[in-house]
Formats: sequence, C-alpha cells, structure tokens
Amino acid sequence: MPLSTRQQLLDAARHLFASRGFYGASLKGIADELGLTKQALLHHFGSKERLYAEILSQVSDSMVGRVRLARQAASDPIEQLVAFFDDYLGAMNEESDTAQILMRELVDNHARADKVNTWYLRPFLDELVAIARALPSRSPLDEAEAFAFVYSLLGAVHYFSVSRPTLQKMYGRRRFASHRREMSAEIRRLIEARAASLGG
Amino acid sequence: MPLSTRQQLLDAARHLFASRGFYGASLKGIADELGLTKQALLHHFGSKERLYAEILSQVSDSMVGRVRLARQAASDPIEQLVAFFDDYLGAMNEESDTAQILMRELVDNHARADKVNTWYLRPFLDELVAIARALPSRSPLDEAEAFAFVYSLLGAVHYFSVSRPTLQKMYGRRRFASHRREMSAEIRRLIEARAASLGG
DNA sequence: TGACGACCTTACCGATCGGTAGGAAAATAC
DNA sequence: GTATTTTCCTACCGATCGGTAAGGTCGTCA
Repeated sequence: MPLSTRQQLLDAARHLFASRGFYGASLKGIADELGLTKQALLHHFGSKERLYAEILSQVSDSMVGRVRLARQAASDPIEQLVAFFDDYLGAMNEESDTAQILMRELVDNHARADKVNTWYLRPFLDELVAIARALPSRSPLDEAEAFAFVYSLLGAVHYFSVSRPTLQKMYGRRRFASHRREMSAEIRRLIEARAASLGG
Repeated sequence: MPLSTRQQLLDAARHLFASRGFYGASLKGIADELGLTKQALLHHFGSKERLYAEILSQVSDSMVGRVRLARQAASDPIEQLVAFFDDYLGAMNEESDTAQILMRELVDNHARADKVNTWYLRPFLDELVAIARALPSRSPLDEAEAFAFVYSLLGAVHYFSVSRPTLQKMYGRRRFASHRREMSAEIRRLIEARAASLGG
C-alpha cells in the first residue's frame, strides 16, 4: 500500500526543512519533490507555518516515545540516559532529518518560535530533565542544573552526528567509519562522569 | 570617532545572520537597521554571499586568535582546553552573535557551504584538534577521535549558551543566573574525564 | 576650477515568496 | 445515477528576494 500523498508531502517537507531550514525551504521546492504544485501542499496543510508545526509535532512525539522506551529499559537513571542517548545516536543515522530539525528547534529558531510562541519540544526536554534529576545524589540537581547537563549531552551528540557529512567531506570518509562506537563510548563517559560528581 | 559605515553594516549583518540565518536575513533588513538602502550594502560588499563570507572570516579569525591565546596561557593541553573553553563561554555572552554564526556554520549550513565550497572554519577546528591530539596518552587520539572529542565540547558549550535566552523564557530568568559557574565547572569535568580515560 | 572617486540614492529587473480564487477530475456517498 | 467531497490544477495576487543601471552629492587632489 502506497503512502498517502499527505504523508509523502510531510516526508519531503521534513527533508527540505532539515537541510535548508524554515526560511530556506520553499513550498514550491517541497511540492516539486513529488511532482505536485505548491497549491496541493496548501490544500493539505493550510499554510507553511502549519505544515512546519505538524512536522515538529511528529518529531516531538517520536522523541518523547524514545525517551519513554529508554526509561522502561532500565531502572537506574544512569542506564536510562545511556540507553536513550545510544538509541538516539543510532536514530540520527537513520533519521538524520528528524535530528537536524530537532537541533534547529532547540538552539536555532528563536526568532521564528517567538513569533508563533509555541514550544513543541518542551515535553521532550521535560522527560530528559526528569531523568537527570533522578540521578542518585547527595544534593539533587535543580531544574537549571539538570538542563545544563541534558543540554550538554544533546549538544555533544548532535554536534558529532549532524555534522558528520561535513566532516567526512573535510577529512575523508574512511576516518569516520569507526565513529559510531567511539561516540557511544564518549557519551557513556560524559554521563558517568557527571553522575560520579554528584556523589550519590 | 564613529565606526565606518562599512563596519556598522557588518555589525548589523552579523546580528541578523545570527538571529535568522543566511536565508532568513535579507539585504533590505540589514540595511534598514542603519536607515540605508540595500544598494548601499551592495556597494560595499558586492553580493550577499560575499558579505556573509566577510563575516565568516572575521568570526574565524577571532576564534583562531582565541585558541592561540589559550595555547600560550598554559603548557598542559588539558589546561589549554580548559582555558579556551572557559574564555569561549564568556565570549558567547558578550558576542553571542559570533557564537551563533559559528554554530550554524559548524552544523547547519551544509547546503549553502557545499554550494560555495569553502570552509572558513577549518583553521579553527584544526587548532582545537591539535590540542586534543597533544593530550598525554598511552595511545594518542587519531584525527577522528580528536574530532569527536572536540565536537562534543563545542556542542556542550554551544547548546547551553546559545539556547540560554530560550531556556530563560521557558523556565524563568532567575534559575539561570548561577549558570555561568555551573557550566564552567561542567566543561572542566568533561575535559578531565576524557583526559583521564586516555591513561596518559 | 575641474576631474575623480567614494558613497549612496531612485528606479528598475526577473524570479520567487506565501497565499487566494475558482474550477476540473476523480473518488465516495446516497 | 446523481450529489458531494476530496484532491489537485491553472491563474492569479501583492510582497519581497538578490541584483543591475544610472545618476547625484559629496570630499579630495590637481
């Protein structure tokens, strides 16, 4: 069974928003990917902003789901974080568009997001912060500290993963072949080092 | 002595490119900040791409300078990294536009950068990688491992710093007042943890 | 005084932006 | 078999995009 036109449009839009950003992607460019006109897009979604919002909700739901799975996979918060970020690291290779959009929205879209005044990704952040605050500790992390920590992890993963194509181009593909492993180990180190510093 | 029009245009352009990205910032929007027309901009820089290139090279030079200062400030590579990232963390508050543009260029501008096929920031990355590879170790980092490490540090710093306005809006200003300290300590932890894992 | 160059203007250009209006065609419902 | 709804089209709209052409207003130097 073929995908609905609507879903195909969403996929094409996600790809283009990921590679060029909200302003850089045009309705015509998205519709062209399927050989349709931009009016077909507008028929399905009403406006560019609503199309983008729908993509963001899919991204957010997907990420919240991944965090919850990781929380179920282990009872130790450290292992929950490791499980999530490891899964996430893998997901970014298969779903690099999703990762790119997530990153943009977290650090890079203040102007646009302020305008529409909606934060689709807050549920996702809240889930992660909740795990971080459950880390065993003599003095548990307050919300802001937990955010600093969670953001540093997201940043570390994103930076490596999203920029991989770039680095491959700059430094050659061969050198990056073993990096999934390397990065995975790096993430565990970051999490364990932080947990250790809490002295739980 | 007032700044030259040219420099004022560069400053306005940097600000707008930082907050809206290459595609989202328009020549008219930049020129309007000074009450000039976009043709005044084009007179000084020729094209949007050349204007952006000039800003990128300022950013790159500034960052390379900061790394070199950090390298002179200490002989121990660990302390060089700590010095740089600590300086950088401070710089991002004063020069948040520069930081935002740097981030975009590192992770987010493949489409545009591929087109012009020029990497202004490679010298900056090379400087950092060189420090990372000088870390005392039984088996020194290869280039790719050094990159993973450097990127994780850049990612950690950027994520916290660039998104600070966002987080303040979401969670209140007060909670983030003490965070420069917190983040600074976090960065040192990350660097020392990695150095320790090398077993130098 | 006159020439020249730096600086910035108005007036355009063709292309593209997001979005609207109205209708053809095809599927669906009755 | 007819009515309705979904889907997608052509044809537009005003606004804006980056960029060009030509000219006017300066200060500088001869």
